[in-house]
Amino acid sequence: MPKTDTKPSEELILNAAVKVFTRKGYTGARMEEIAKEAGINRALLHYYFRDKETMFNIIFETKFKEFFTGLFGVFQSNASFTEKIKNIIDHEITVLSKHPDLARFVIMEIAQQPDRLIQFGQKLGLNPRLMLENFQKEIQQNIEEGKIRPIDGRQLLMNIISICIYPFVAKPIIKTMMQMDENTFMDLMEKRKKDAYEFIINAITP
Amino acid sequence: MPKTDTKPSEELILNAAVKVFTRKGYTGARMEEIAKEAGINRALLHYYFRDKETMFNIIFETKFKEFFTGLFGVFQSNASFTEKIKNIIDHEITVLSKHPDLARFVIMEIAQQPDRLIQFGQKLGLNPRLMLENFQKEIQQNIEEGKIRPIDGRQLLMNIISICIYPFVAKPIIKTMMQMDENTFMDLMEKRKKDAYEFIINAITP
DNA sequence: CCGTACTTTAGCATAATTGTTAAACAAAAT
DNA sequence: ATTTTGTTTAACAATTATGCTAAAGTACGG
Repeated sequence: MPKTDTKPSEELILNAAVKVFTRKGYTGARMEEIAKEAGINRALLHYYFRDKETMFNIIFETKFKEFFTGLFGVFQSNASFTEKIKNIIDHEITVLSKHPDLARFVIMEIAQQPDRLIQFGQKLGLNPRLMLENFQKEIQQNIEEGKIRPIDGRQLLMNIISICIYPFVAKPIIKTMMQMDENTFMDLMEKRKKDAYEFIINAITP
Repeated sequence: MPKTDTKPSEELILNAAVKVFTRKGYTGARMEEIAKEAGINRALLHYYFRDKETMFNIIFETKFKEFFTGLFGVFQSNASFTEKIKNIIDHEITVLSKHPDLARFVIMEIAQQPDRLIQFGQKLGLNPRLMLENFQKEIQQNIEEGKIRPIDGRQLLMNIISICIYPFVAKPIIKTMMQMDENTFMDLMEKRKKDAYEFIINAITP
């Protein structure tokens, strides 16, 4: 039977593919499952996208962008140091709340092929290294001015990022161990924007 | 040619399988690659372990144990609250330094089949939920006694765990973005035991 | 009504992967 | 010396996944 939906299938397929790829990773994903998830058949996947790898690359690039691009803006804004921390937290938690499997997906795929980080970074005109270097300089400056406690900039940076991202990466474990349903988890993450900020500020305020 | 090594192959295979499974995950792992990694041939894999799934389960159970068991001891010790935090950090970073891909592996596989958390937990006689509940009560008590700032116990718990585990999960990204080689990274993690502890204590001390 | 774009069905070729076995051989144990 | 155990080689069957295409049907716009 033909689809009665008026939806254009290209996007529909892409959304389905995102779901399956983010759930299962590249090797774990099955074209059949993607088709099923989209409610169409395998042949149509090849009609729109040549093959699995093509599809994956399109999706990975999109996801990579979602994961990094906005963050760059926040890092490189000229907000005050504490404002910047607040913005980083807000931005990360907001994005990851909207795309629950994003972080795990990007991390896992980069872990299996670390070159992709540089490769896709260049493709998007991003320089991850520079971004972090600048932020660390800012940390250093704030320490010297006595505005925050002395701390290794790399550690502070890792702390901020860890606190934002890890809960999403480990969501299935956390939900189970803390007996939370999806809504509770999401509420907790929303509240976390404030809680994490306070936690970090308390940690660095002299 | 027969092996001149005197090593018993069972363990040798298992070690190779651990490497491949933790690098690639279940679906990404190839029996051929495991054999190659072990320096033997595929037939021998089946001589020792019936099939892929059997092998995987043995390994996953081991890794799952490594990831959780020791932590339980630390959580349930009767050290003081701050000592306990220190021990949790030390323990986690020590374990993950020795087994670099452990966290990513366990998280990834549980994400794909969350039931495994309960399933393997029971098999090992662990009750993850209880452990966390008790710790949260301890947090609550310390807040009421004015020993630490008021904070949502779940958030504090997530912060501690995130700070310890995330750097290892995202190691490939972090190494690239911060331009660290393996040794630098490991040194930083060793130093992190102290840095992370101070960070957290500063964050919660009134 | 016609044509074009979309979609399904059905099927096939190819490749990759896994599970399994037979035969031979080496090394070690008895 | 011979049995047992470990190991290799080689080959195969079964399964699964992928890439692809032909044919036909649907639907929509012009």
